[in-house]
Amino acid sequence: MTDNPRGRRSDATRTAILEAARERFAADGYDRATIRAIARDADIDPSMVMRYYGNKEGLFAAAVAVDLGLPGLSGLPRDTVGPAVAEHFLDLWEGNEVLTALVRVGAASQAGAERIQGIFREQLLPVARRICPDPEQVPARAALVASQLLGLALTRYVLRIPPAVDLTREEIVAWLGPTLQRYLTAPNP
Amino acid sequence: MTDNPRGRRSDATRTAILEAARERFAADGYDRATIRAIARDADIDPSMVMRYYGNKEGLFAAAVAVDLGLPGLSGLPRDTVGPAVAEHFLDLWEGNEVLTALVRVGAASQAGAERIQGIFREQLLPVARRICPDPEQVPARAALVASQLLGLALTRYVLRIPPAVDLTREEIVAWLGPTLQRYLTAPNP
DNA sequence: ACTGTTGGTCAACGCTTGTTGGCAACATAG
DNA sequence: CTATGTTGCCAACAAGCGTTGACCAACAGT
Repeated sequence: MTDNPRGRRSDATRTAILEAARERFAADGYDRATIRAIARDADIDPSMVMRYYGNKEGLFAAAVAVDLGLPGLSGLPRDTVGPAVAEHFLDLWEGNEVLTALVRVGAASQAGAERIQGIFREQLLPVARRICPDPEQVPARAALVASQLLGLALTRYVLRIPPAVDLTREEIVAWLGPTLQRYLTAPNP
Repeated sequence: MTDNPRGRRSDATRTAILEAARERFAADGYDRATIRAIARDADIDPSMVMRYYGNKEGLFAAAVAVDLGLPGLSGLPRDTVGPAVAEHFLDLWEGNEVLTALVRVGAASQAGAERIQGIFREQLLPVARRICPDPEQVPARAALVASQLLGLALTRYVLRIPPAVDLTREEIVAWLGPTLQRYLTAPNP
C-alpha cells in the first residue's frame, strides 16, 4: 500500500484533473464544464474524476481552493493602500484562472455564490478591519471594495467588454486606486 | 385569420412565458433555467415555448430585450451626473429582473456576454460620448463606469454578499455617485 | 353549416449528463 | 512468489434536456 501521503503514484493525475477543471470552469462556467470534457483534457477516464473527488461539486471545491494572500497588505502605509490593493488583485487575476472560474461559477450557481461569500467573509473582511478607521463601517466599505474589484473582473475577464480588456495595468491602478482608497479610508460621505 | 398584430388571442400566454422566463433566468442562469420549468411556471406545455420563440436562445433573446433608458440623463448638469446615474441604475435593478437575468447569463455563456457587450456599445457608449470631456477617453471611461455598476449588481443581486445587500439606497448613491462622477468627468489621473 | 386557421396538449425522439460497478494491469509488502 | 491494495479503462445506467410532430378543440370567415 503506497499510503505515503506525499508522493502517491496518482498525484500527477490528480493535479492534471485539477488544472483541466480550473481551465474548463473558467472558460465555460459550472454547467457547461462537463466532467467528460475535463477528463478528456486531462487525458484520463471520467470515472477517475469521480473516484478522486467524489462528485462534480467536490471537484469544483477542490479546484477553486483560493488564497487571496491579502494579509501581506496590512503592513502598508494607510494612505497608499488603494493602489496597492488594485495592483495586488491585478496580479491575482492575471496569474491564474482560479478567480475567473470562481466568478463565472458564482454567478451561475448558489453553491458558487456561497463560496465567494465565504472568501469575502474570511479573507477580505479581516484585512478591511485593520485598515478602516470606523469598525462599524467595515462591512459596508469592504462590500464597496468587492463591488469595484469584482466588477472590473466581470467586465474584463468574464464578459470581455473590449474597452475594459484594452485598459492597461497603469490605467487601472490610476483609476481604481483612488476609488478603493476612498472606499477604505475616506470619512463617511 | 386573426392576423391583427395587436390583440392576438395568445398574447396572454406569450407574456406569461416571457415573465416566467425572466424570473427563471434571473434566479437560475441560462443552463439551469430549463424550458420545462419555465413552461411549468407559465402553466402551459413546453412545446408552446418552442412554437412562439423557436428555441431556447430565441426565448432568451426575447426575454432580455432591455432598454436602459439612458438618453434622459444627458440633459442633466454635468457636475451632478454621477449620483444621477447611480440612482437611475438602482431604479432599473430593483424595478424588474431583466438585468439580473442578463448578468447571470452573461457570466455563464458566450451568447449572453455578447449581448451585454452590445448593450454597452449601443446604449452606454453614446451617452458617455455626450458627457465626457475628451472624446478619445470615452471608451475607457465608460468601461470603468460599467465595471462599478455591474460590480455592484453582481455583489448585491447575484452573489448576494450580505453587506452589499444591506447597503441602503442612500449609502449607495453617496458612495458610488462620486466614483462615477470621477470616471466620467474628472481629468485624466 | 362548412372550412381553414389558430391555441393548446400529449407522447415520444435522440442526445448528453453525472454517476456506478466490474475488470485488467501493475506495484509493493511479506 | 504470492497476496493486497492502487491505478486505470470500459460499458452501462437512469435521469433530464431541447426539440418535434401528430392530434384535438375552439374559433373566424364565408
